[in-house]
Amino acid sequence: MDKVNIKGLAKELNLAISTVSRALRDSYEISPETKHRVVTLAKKLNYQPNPYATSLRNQKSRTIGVVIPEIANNFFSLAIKGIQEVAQQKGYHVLIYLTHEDYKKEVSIASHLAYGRVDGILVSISSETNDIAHLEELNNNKIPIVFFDRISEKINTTKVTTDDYKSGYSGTEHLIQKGCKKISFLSISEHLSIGVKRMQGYIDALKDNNIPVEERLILKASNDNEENYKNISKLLKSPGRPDGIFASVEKLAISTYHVCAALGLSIPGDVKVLGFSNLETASLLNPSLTTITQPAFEIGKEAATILFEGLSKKIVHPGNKHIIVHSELIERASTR
Amino acid sequence: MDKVNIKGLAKELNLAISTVSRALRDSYEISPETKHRVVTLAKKLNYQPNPYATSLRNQKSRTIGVVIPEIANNFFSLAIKGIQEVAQQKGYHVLIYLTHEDYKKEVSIASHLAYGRVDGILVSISSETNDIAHLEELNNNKIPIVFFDRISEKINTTKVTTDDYKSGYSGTEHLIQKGCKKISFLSISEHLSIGVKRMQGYIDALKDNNIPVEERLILKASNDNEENYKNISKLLKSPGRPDGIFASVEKLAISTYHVCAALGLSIPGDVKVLGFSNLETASLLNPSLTTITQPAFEIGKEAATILFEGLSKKIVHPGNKHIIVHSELIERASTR
DNA sequence: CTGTTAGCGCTTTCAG
DNA sequence: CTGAAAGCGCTAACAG
Repeated sequence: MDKVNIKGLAKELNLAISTVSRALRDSYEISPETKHRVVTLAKKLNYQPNPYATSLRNQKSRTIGVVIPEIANNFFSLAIKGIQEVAQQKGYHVLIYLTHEDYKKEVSIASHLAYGRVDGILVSISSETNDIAHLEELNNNKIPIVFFDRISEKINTTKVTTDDYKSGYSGTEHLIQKGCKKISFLSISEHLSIGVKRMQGYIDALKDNNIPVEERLILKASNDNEENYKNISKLLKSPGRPDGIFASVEKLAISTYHVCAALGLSIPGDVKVLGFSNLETASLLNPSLTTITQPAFEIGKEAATILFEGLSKKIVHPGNKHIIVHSELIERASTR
Repeated sequence: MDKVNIKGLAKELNLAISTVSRALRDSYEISPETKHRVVTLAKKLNYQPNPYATSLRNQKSRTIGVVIPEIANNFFSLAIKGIQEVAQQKGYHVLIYLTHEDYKKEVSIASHLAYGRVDGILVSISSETNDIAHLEELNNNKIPIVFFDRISEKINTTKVTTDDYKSGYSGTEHLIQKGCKKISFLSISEHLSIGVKRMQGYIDALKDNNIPVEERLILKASNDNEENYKNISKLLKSPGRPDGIFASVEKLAISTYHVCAALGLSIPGDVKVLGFSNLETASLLNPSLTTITQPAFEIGKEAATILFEGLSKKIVHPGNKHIIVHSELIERASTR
């Protein structure tokens, strides 16, 4: 079966190419009968317009790019699921790019994307990323960006995140209410607003409850899981061992869980642990682990929706609103 | 900053468009100096060829499509990571499509993909899929397909899977060696060779060890998680309760884990559980759960590599080899 | 209502 | 070594 194009249809029907084209896009200037003839044959021959010819001609590709640090991760795979759902519904295609938390890779991907391959971009920046010139270039090249989760404060576009500050605050308060006196905070990159805000919530909650903020209880996590494991381990073996741990990110909650198991510390008996996490993952962990679940799927959907709205209105810059999708603190009491 | 195209470069340099084009592709018929002039300016102006013009002209898009049932799943997200890695290295772009295990969606996606949007496809079929005419159509349209993990036996292309039969066999033997007398098998769709083969391994292992195969111990899982949970629960509450469970898929291993917890059954004390699973997930589960870890990342890489090899050799049908990436049985003895 | 034509940006004959 | 011109498949302005 050879690929059929608009020219083939035209010849078969003894019509001009343009007539066929118009009939297919249901133009008002084509007679009903011609339309019908065209559509019928098109269907019969299973005609599909060549996507690249269309993209070239229209200067738009009905394709978006999604740039994320990693994918083997519940948060991002759920977010993609959300994005994909909206995209499919709107007839858009989704290109995936992974930065592996590598700033250089992020720059290279961004620059490839800057020249017409995609109509818009959804990005969650890498933890290494500080300078965001490469993303600003996209903005200048008039390709709309929406940030989600891992946002940068420095750029003027729409952002979709969870209520990071608030959940940092309420998570800490939760631990305080449970009787914790020495609460440790496992933080991530200070470039990431997600990290900064959650930590600010933690600090403010401590202050508001007249608990001193101790430097030694704030652990800066690295990209290296092994190292994190060691540091958490050291912390939990130290004399003034914390009685509560707030993991600002799922990966760190999991490490904490493993360290506790290895050290024979019971959760929540010896240490209360609270972590940002995904519900599915959390259900696999020690059920006594309280989690702040991030609505990854909703964040993905929301970000995609905003991007598509902008695209359909041909608005170049989707604006600089900051949409907040609420997370939920879930305490699983049962020890089943 | 306006987008610069080849025409702009040509004008700026007082050269013909074709000369610039050739210089950029490093053609032997262009003088070194001209080449240098062109390349320098191109770099300076950050010139990138329009991807759609190139695709249209060359009738290839340097893009592949990945069609999978779901993404919020360790196996598939790891596979994508592998695919993405190879693609990035070969300069290919990756479009993602999710079928949500829905046959109709799979058909619709396949037919969209049949007309030049992608140079090749990697697919893991949905559990509903039985008739594969839609995939054969792709094959007829000369777009190469490589199946991975969820393959169909009916179609004549390259397939990449784990050693399903062997691991079904050795997993069952493992349970037998641990002293299990009544081993239950939690199966999935019989359309999926992954399900059929694993089960065949289970059956043969029982037979070879003179253990009768009991119908009631073979549970056919559905797409509905709740239902699976209930059925596993019923099985474990039944009089002739199995002393070993072999979950043919991660999802079912997780459900089993939860059911055991709910019923107060200890693993591996009361029931020995063995499941196909991903290492990361397994490490979150009860550490006494023995797993057969599927090399998702490697499968993704392997499948992509084969596809790209075919593409670079302009071979339409990548062949019909069946590549097997070996899984590993991992028993975590420690109860840390 | 339908046809002719130009052109999206690029590659590639074919001619010098 | 370089240039002119055709054409990938499609849309849209312009003409009838």
